[in-house]
Amino acid sequence: MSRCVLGSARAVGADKEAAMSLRYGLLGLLAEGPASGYDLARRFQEVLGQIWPAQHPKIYAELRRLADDGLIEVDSEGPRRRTAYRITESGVTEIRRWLAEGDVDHTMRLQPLLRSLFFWLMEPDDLDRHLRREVEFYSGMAEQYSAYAERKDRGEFGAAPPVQSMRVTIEAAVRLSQALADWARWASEHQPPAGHPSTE
Amino acid sequence: MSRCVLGSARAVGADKEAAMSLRYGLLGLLAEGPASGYDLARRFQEVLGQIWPAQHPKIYAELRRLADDGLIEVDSEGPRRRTAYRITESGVTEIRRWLAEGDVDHTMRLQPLLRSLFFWLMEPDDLDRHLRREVEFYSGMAEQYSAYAERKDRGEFGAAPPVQSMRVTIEAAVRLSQALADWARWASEHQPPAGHPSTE
DNA sequence: TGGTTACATGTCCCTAGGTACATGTCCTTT
DNA sequence: AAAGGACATGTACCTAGGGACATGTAACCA
Repeated sequence: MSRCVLGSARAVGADKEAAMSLRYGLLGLLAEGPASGYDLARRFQEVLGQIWPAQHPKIYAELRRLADDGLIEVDSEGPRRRTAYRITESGVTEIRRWLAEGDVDHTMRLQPLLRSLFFWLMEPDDLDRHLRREVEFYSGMAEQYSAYAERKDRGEFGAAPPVQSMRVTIEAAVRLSQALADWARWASEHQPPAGHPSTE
Repeated sequence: MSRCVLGSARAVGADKEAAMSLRYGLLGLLAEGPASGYDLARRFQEVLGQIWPAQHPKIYAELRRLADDGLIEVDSEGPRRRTAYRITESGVTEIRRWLAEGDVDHTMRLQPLLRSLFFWLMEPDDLDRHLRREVEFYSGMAEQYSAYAERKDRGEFGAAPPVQSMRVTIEAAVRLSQALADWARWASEHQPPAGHPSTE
């Protein structure tokens, strides 16, 4: 109770920064310039659709918490209750600290990998169909990101530092979706015979 | 209330199988043969360390729910309250249904990708250090999984269907960590000059 | 002027994931 | 015989994520 005089009430242990990636994601986007929750929600959707989905209710809530903590502040208010925020000095310090000192979380919670552990339970036909769809999905994704990367390389978005960083992020998306498409193709050729589950 | 006469109380919408990957992960592992919560926790840690972390409290809770739903049943009880479960016929049906019909979640919530969006905020030295560490991490990971794959290929674990599927999963892990190591190396060479955040 | 769409923010509630802590047993080693 | 470690299961609580639903405004166009 008494500890909440200033700053948001994120219970005890708020300092451990375990995850809180949405928080830093918003902070990072706001470092590029002022934006409203609505803007940020769209940016998250466009730029980070598959990478870091974020729903608008969470974004608005986190923005309020960031403001409570003084890492961002209201920049302007517009029509339709629009509230744009800008990052503060301590916000910049905080995201720089996170980037430089924060522990990187290397977890890859990829459902397709979990599923692949159980391919042996699938009928060959179902597995085949599944893998074809996966190849299609990841190839399409790789193509989309590649096209985006090309537009960046042609300079369509300028060459400001944030754009250059986004180019790096997109490169990762291209390489990962390519790798997963190749893997699914490889798996089709590596198909094991269907097995029989043990109900003992 | 009245809908909980049989089966676990997973509120309304339990049928929508949104995520619930842990549930199917456990079901899939149990399709290989009976195992206790402790066994499954260790398997999750060994096989799916970076891919699908699962803490034992969640595993035990989910096992009870699976048992309530009749998808698994108690196989044997041993010393120290050890309780091994085995999958039931309807459990097999359910995981096969999920594998064949369930929607695949293609989300890649990779924190390193989110971080890369904000590389432009980092001091060149910090960024360099960060990228070197990432290369090291992912190279090591790729090597570990490669070694594991080789042992599988030499037949050290037999060639039963579940082992063959795990080989496929490991292949994905190798390819992904390789891709991320390459990406981090590429990023070091693609380093943009540090930018100045806009506090307006 | 009426209807639709995009803008804009929010509440509520549930599931999923993660950590801390609690408890007790069996085995091995010293 | 004591002590420590691996085995084994659990409770409690918190954060993070996601969907459903609610509300209202401004712009556009037919």
